[in-house]
Amino acid sequence: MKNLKTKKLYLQVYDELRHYILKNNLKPGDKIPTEMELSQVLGVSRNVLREAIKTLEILGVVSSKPGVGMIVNAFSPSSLSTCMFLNLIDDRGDQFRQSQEVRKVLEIGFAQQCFDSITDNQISRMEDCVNAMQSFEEYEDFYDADAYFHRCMYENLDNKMLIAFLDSAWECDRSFRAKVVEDKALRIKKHSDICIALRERHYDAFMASLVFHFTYKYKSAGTREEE
Amino acid sequence: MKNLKTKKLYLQVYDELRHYILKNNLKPGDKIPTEMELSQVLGVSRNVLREAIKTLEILGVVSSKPGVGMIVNAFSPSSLSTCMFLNLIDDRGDQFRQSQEVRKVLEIGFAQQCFDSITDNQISRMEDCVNAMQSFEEYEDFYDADAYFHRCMYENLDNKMLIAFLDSAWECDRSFRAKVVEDKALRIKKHSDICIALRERHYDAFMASLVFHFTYKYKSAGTREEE
DNA sequence: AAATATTTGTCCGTATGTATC
DNA sequence: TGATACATACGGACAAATATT
Repeated sequence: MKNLKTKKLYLQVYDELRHYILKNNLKPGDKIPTEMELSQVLGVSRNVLREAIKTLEILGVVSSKPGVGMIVNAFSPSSLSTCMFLNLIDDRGDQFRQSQEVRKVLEIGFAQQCFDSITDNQISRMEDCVNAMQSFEEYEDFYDADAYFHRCMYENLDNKMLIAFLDSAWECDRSFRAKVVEDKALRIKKHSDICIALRERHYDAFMASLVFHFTYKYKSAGTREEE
Repeated sequence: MKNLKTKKLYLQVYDELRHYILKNNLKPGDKIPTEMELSQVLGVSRNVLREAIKTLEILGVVSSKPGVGMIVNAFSPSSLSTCMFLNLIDDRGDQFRQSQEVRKVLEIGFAQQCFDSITDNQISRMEDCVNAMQSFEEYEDFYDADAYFHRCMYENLDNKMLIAFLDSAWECDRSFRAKVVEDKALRIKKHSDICIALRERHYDAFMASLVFHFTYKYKSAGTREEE
């Protein structure tokens, strides 16, 4: 196992252990080999093994007791921890659709609260984002401005869980966003419309612009490659 | 630090490090003390320290390079990993409201898709949950049935991200559910109504029962403290 | 450029506490 | 009452990568 790339050992071991649990379809209560065994099988020191396995324990995936050993926890089948233990989702090609759907439902579902609570300061910063978009050339810069725009909208709702979900959905769609056909002008206009509606305190226009914002056209429909 | 309770050292250290980062309001790029320093300050061996700190690295909170040290990552500000690194949020009393709001928006927002895609098999299992609820005495059993009921509803949407979010929101509100005044009968009726509406393929009734499901009365109304 | 110091990466050995038989 | 198996925790040592002088 030693010379596999230059990746750090404990990172490799962490992945190995995850795969071990998933591949063998271990269920709650099932035992995991002892530290000695695992370190020998994987060909690493017990220290390295522990650095990886303690992560699994802290994540709540396994439990360990001296004199007993380690067992798989009843895991639930998600919860943030297990969901990120599974590293979530296999079919990456579908993530874009999933994250889009979730974002759309969340943003539109909280639109009323957003509209009621938003401040001039927030709107100003959103307008700044729109202006910044017009001068950006780099895709990443553009994307960051877009992300910040949406975070501004909902930051005043006093709901950190919402922000957390929006951000993680956002992050998932980041790498697949390139597949969307949408020219700069349109994308800017979508966000500009939202700002205008908010400035004018016009609820219906706000909702309409938000719904419109979540309509996309895909590149050459049906040819999206999958691995 | 040695005899503090019987809690394992690496778990304590993990919490200490998290608090260290949050308390000092460290920003992306900021340096973290060396392993030597930290292990001395915390009074633990370098091994134990690493078991804790490698968790933070695997979670993507920090990065480490030989010869350089460790820095805080640009964290995003969420993504599932950082969100669970924050664990999430301090004001636990508010989590219940937050998770309730998010669940409500998500479940109602996806109600149409649920209604269109749901199968008889799903409905049957939901009905089984309702029946099981009536025989359960233990709060935990009751709660598990409730959780499974909702997971059934949306499992056919082919959106794992939604399921993951619902489950983690659910888990957050689990420990605070006790604060809700709601007798068994009402809680069962709420779920029963949803089943009936689905069986009859009656969309409006389905939506109404779902909305009603998310109305709660809190203990001692008006005394919920806020900061 | 080259030597030196710093810091993480990795391994080993050993002692202790705890659960099981 | 041991004897065994296991995780917990400590300390030391050296290699590898990087920074500093």
